[in-house]
Amino acid sequence: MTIEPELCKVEDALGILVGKWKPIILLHLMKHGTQRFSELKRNVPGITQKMLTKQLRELEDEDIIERVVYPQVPPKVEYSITEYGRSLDPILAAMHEWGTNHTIHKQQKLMKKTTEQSS
Amino acid sequence: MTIEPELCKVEDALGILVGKWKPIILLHLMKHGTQRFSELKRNVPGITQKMLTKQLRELEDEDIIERVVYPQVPPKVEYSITEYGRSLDPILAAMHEWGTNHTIHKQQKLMKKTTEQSS
DNA sequence: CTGTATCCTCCCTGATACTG
DNA sequence: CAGTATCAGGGAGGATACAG
Repeated sequence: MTIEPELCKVEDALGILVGKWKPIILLHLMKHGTQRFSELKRNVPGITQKMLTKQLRELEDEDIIERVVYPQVPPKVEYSITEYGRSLDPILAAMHEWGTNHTIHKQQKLMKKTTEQSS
Repeated sequence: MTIEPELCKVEDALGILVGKWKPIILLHLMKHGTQRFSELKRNVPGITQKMLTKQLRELEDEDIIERVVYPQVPPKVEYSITEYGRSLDPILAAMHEWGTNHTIHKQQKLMKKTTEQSS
């Protein structure tokens, strides 16, 4: 199969996954089904409130995740993957698998280089 | 299937595809098999020499593409996808398909919104 | 608890000129 | 032809404070 470069839609898909925290946020939501804002903040080490909000909004804008607000005090907001968002599953799985293999690939490359130098 | 967020390798794969011109460069090389530097520059509208060089180097560093220099004057350099780089094929194809569908999804969403407003 | 609002820094990208 | 060098702009991301 050949994708016509001029009609390339890869960048569109890429743009939606790109963002420092998006993959890990998606994986958490996929694993737990639903997470509150505070749960995500706790589960994603190092993220700030601002960035968590921003990345969630961007995913919501693309219909990948759903935001449900419970009108109560204190506030409660739950996030979850949408049915549509599930269509990203195979892509994320494929990327995870490729990434895992690539880590091994790089290690082998490094090993080879080190061996050559010490000889 | 559940990817453990803590062991997430999605970002590694993502990092390799990210770069303003990488997807289209890869698609051109996949389509034509081999391309000279000047051919790529001509085929990728808007790219500068500096960026083309940079993106190519990054892909080369990850063993996705191969660079062959012919020692002659004027210089001739050919780029091509490596055997290993071909392993990205299914991912790019999946992303292209998803992206194509997503474009439709967004159009439908926009249509709906417009219809609601005019009522 | 779930966000905004500012301010600030870094680095990706672009424009342009130069080189073997 | 196939690059490298330099300078500059903008936007993503981070720190911190404040708000409903």
